[in-house]
This record gives sequence, structure tokens and C-alpha cells, in this order.
Amino acid sequence: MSAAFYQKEVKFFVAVDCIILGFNDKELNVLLYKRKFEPMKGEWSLMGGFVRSGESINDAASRVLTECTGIHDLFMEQVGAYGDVTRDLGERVVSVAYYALVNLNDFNTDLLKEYNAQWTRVSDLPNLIFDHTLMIKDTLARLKRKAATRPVGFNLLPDKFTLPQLQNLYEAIYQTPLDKRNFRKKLNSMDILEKLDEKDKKSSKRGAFYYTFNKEKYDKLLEDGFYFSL
Amino acid sequence: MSAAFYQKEVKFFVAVDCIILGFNDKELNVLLYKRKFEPMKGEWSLMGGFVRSGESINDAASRVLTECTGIHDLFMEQVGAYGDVTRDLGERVVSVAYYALVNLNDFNTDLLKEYNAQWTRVSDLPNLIFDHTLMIKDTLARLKRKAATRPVGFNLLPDKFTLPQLQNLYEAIYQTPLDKRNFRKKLNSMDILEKLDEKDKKSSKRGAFYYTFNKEKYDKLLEDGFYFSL
DNA sequence: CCAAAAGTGTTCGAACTACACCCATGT
DNA sequence: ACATGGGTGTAGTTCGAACACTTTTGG
Repeated sequence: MSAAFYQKEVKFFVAVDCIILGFNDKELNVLLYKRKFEPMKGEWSLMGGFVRSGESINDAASRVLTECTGIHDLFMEQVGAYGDVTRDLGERVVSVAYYALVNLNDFNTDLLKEYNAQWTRVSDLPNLIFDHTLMIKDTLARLKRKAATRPVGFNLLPDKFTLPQLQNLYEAIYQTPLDKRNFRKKLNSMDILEKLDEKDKKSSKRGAFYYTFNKEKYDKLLEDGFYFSL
Repeated sequence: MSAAFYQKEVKFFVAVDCIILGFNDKELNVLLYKRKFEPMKGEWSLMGGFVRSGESINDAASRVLTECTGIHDLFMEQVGAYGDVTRDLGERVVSVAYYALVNLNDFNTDLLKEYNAQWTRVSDLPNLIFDHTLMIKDTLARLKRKAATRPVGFNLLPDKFTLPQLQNLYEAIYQTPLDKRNFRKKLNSMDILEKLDEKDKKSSKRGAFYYTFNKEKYDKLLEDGFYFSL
């Protein structure tokens, strides 16, 4: 890196902003934090960070995600680049948004404190700095499409989950109620879940059977031209 | 713009690359040009340019598109940001890809010469510099989804087009043959096209009726919860 | 025994697929 | 007259939508 081909051009700060989504109690939540530095110190914001020189944008997003969740190899996908001239009030910054899906429960609460972070229902967002509200809106639209055609929703649940939980999740993603019997019929026909003997009794007296997502089965089906759809 | 809040951070060149798609003779084509400057001078490349200081990323893409097509207000959409460390062999450059859909026929051939530009079938791409092949691949996947749910395909056709033309276009986008009668039935049921009295006799002796896309009708239907789907 | 959530099948209509022949016309 | 592409309808099937009752069990 030295040839200096592009000397006449302008350079920009490039940042990543992470929309970290979790699911709890029938609602999607996003991890927000109170900014610890200027500009806009003390305001609500997404987790973010600047891209460093030896680092790809993807690497930067991974790094930020690992830093503030303590989890490696999260499911993560780029949403897009945000580049309005005045989007950052400090200086000109181009930001690339990524969303990540995590299981809200296996979350380190110490880490939350350390970062002034807080889970917030996406239906109940405070004012956010810059264009972060737009980034979240774009993310939710993208997730809606994605979850309908790829089994990414399972990243928002524990390894063992119940069908009512899964249905609540999809109702939250689609923002619409689903028919219980049709939902289960569809899942059943795809044959990508394993039913366990164990039951979850936290949310009912009768208890709901736990299931797991069988990735091996799913991958095998994919090869045969199968398409996930919910 | 002066506060200098982020002084310790690194800056990057930010570019846009434009995947300009046209349609001709049953195939999607992309506008490529031979690079006129180092690095990789003389190699095939997408149209691109650096983002300037007073300019949003979107503005930069619009500017580049207008420059090299002579057309204002093309249909254009962001594909995403490409930020691998070594993606540009010159220096570290982050690039944001945009695709645009144009009517290949009302194209200024002088402009093509001026830019060393050439329409190339997407099924028959030469080696391209950097990650431009990936950008095109991502674009085609995106267009496939988009064209199925939004009436963007019409941007690739003249104002007046025939149903065989439209079907050829969709077959090119989906990379699969479609049933003529089913295709027309679907279009008919949507009621968003206007049939003209005039016929196109270029591709058959009998001639095929021209149609136009009625945007007003489409917008009105949208309000009533209608969804385009082809 | 009762409240609360889990689980289970069937019917109806809409939408998609497959499919084959006649039409118009320039040469 | 014939070759070439344009235009049309129906039947069968699949898929999605609507819908109500029984089961389990902790309190």
C-alpha cells in the first residue's frame, strides 16, 4: 500500500454500526447504548466503531460485535452503506450498517453495564443519533424478507426452543398474527426440526415440547432443491 | 465541519461502482469499460468514481451514472459496500456498488466511444478488475428478487414494449423459461398495462401489440394493498 | 375444578402448472 | 403456400386461509 495512485481524491472516515437484535417476551429488541464520547455524548445510539487500516469492513463489524456481546461468530449480514453528507454531526463519516441476531438470554449483563447498553423493544425506540433510526427500520424490513426464505430466525432463539416461542418470534418479525395450526403444519412439512422429549414448563402448566433446528438435515434438503419458507 | 472529534481514526478513499444493466436481444447486458488510468489500466471494469467531499454516496452514484449515460434520474439502487483490505490493488478503497436499469436502445453511442465503453452480455463477462465480478453477481441476485415483487423491469424496456419482449426480459432476469399463457394471464390480472393500437413488426410478420406501463394505475392499486408479483 | 396455554385436521377457494392449436402476414 | 412468431382457454393440482375443540396440569 504505497503507490499513491489516487492522490487527488478525498478520504473519509468509515465506520460500522451494528443493529444487534434479540428476542424476548414476544418482541424484538435492539441493543442500544448511551454514547460515551462527543459528539452527541449521552444520547442513545447503536453500537459502532471505526474501520481500522488493516481491517476489512466485515472484520470491523465482527470486531465490534464481539467486543460488545462477548460472543464470537454471530449471525451477521450487511444492511448497506449510509453516506449522507451531514449524517454525522462531528465530521463526514460514511457508515456501513450490519445487523446481527443473538439469543438475548445467554447475554452477559456485566457487559451491558460496561457499555451503558440496554435492550430496547423495537416498537418503542427512543430518539437515536444521526440516521440510526433509519438503519433499524431498514434492518427490520430486511429481516422480514430474509426470515421468510432462510432459517435465520433460529439465531434469535436458544438451541432448544418450543413451537409457541418460534411462532411468537415470527409474529414479531412479520408484525402480524399467524394461525397456530397452519404455522405448525408448514414447519412439520419441512422436516428440519427435531422434537425432544423434554418440555418447557416456564410459560404453561402443561408444558411445551422443546425442538432443535437440525442444520444437517436442512443442508441436505437444500442440495435437493428444497426451499425454506415460513 | 471542523470539530475534529475523530482525529485518531484512519480515513479511506470511498468510491462508487455502477452496474449499469441494459436489455437487448433476450439477454441482460452490463456496461463495461476499459480502464484509462492506473492501476489496472486497460483492464475491463465497471463504471466508477470517487465520492467527493460535499457529496453524499447516493449523489456520487447519480453523478457517475449521469456522466456516463447522459441520462438523468435513472432507476438506481444500492447493492452494498465492498470493503476487503486488498480489493483495490492501488490503495485501500472502500466501494459502494449501485445498479441502474436503462433502456439500452436510447443510448448515445458517441458516449460509449468516449468512455471506451461496451455493452457485454452478463452470461459472457470478461475478467474484471478487483471484486467487480462479485458486484455483478450480487446485483443479478438482487434484481431477481426485486423484479419479482416490484415493477422495476420496465426500466429496462422502451416506453412502448410488446408482451413477448417483456417475457423475454423476465426470462433473462430469472434465467428460466416461462409459460407464455400463464405469464400473460398474470399480467392481465394485475391490470397495470395499457394496450396500444400500434404494433411492433420488427420481430414478426404478424406484429405484436405495444403496451405501456401505467404508473398511475399501479400507484393507485398499491394504496389498496395490491402487490406486484411476476 | 378451573384457568391457561399446548396441541391437533378438515374444508374451501385461490393460485399455479401444464398443455395445443389457430391467427396474421411478409416473403 | 408456407414459415414465423403472436395470441388465446381449460382442467388438474397444489398451496394457503379459515376455523374449534380437546388435552394437560399447577394452583
